[in-house]
Amino acid sequence: MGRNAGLPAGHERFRVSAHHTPDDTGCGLLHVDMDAFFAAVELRTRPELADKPVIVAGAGPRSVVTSANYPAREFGVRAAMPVAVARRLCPHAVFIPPTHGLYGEVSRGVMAIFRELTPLVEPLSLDEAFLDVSGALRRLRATPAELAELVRRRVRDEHGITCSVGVAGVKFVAKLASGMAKPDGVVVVPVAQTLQFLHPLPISALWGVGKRTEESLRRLGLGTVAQIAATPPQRLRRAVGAAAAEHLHALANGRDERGVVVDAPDKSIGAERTFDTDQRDPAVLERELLRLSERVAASLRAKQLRGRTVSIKVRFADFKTITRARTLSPATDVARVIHTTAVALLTEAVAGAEVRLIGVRVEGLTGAGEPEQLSFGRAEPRWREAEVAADVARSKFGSAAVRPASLLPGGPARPPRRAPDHGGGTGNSGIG
DNA sequence: TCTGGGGTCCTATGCCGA
DNA sequence: TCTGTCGGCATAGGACCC
Repeated sequence: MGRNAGLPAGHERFRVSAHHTPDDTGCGLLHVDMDAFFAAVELRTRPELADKPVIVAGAGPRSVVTSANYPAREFGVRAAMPVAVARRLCPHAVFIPPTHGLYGEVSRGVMAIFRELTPLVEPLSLDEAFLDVSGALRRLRATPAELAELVRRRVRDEHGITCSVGVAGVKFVAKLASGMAKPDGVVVVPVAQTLQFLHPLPISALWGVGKRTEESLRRLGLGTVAQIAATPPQRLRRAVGAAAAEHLHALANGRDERGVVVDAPDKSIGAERTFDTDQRDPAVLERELLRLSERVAASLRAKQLRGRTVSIKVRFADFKTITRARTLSPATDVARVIHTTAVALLTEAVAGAEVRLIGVRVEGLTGAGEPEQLSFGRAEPRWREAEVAADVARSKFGSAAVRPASLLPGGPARPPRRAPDHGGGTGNSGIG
């Protein structure tokens, strides 16, 4: 059982209805979650499909479901399910390819509504956020439940999509509540009834309990949140490790000290790609690493960040996945440097194996404004200038305007392997 | 069923210097 | 000088989240 399983039996009293609102005194935390977000955004321009099963998913042979509306969910279709399975379950569904830029746009609009109510907004993803409204109640002359309804009304009226809201005294209870409020509802968990709300739930309702952890806990005979709450952390530790034991024991007892974090800094930026068919040709793998390195570097520069550690991820045909990392000095936001490092890691880690997925990630991020050590004789600044120029061209003429020559149709199959520290201009960046 | 892509966090292990 | 230990860092893997 997951965290969005609707309202369990016996929990009806927590739902807000026209006739009944639970006591929301002291419930300063709202968790707002868009209902079937990507599908709902697509349906704004295709309202005639609203009552039909609609599935947003990529078109590739290995794509999975990104979002499914509620009519599709009635057939058992779920996010992250392989498209082939979704088609079998619901052959008459309408499949729509994702329009990624659009979701970000709607998300920014929705988050702006939240920030009009309170500056304490913590987005968790494009489609959900925590709001700490405890300081805003007096100014807005409203109760938390009234603010929840206000948010829902504005999101519906201004963006044409519905959302669900959980209202509680602590974050993770608010999050559970919004899952139970779905679709298109509000659930309020009175502070004094937090434990009555939590304890009947299955352990999978707790944050951090996925399939593996659930199995480990069930082996200890633990199936409900009440049983976790009553188990000494030392005993939990044997099953799930020290940190998770403390965490789960606190949550099960309704304790969640985490506040709303407004500006959490990025820890890593990455990109990855699953091939339609497994690949073993080094030239193909290196070209894909170049494409991914370009994306990661552009993203770093857009956020004014640099990273010290470059890591690659490789998933083989048998789904075994490895990672390899190398720490650089100085930190970089240059695609050429990221790519050279990634290729070196790939060459060491993969010897002619069939590769299903390849990815690049940069970690250990610092602000680009922080002092940078420049080594003698390195040409990174020149590569960087070329890439920044390409950023500018892309922002003017579109993302297809500038690509390395090796990514152009008919370009060299294998990008030059020369290390970046011998200079030599920008001959490989097909600016134009 | 046959498994995407973007992340975060935790744990284990080995190395290195104090 | 040798040895043990401890903390911090780098690395690898895995679980989990949306």
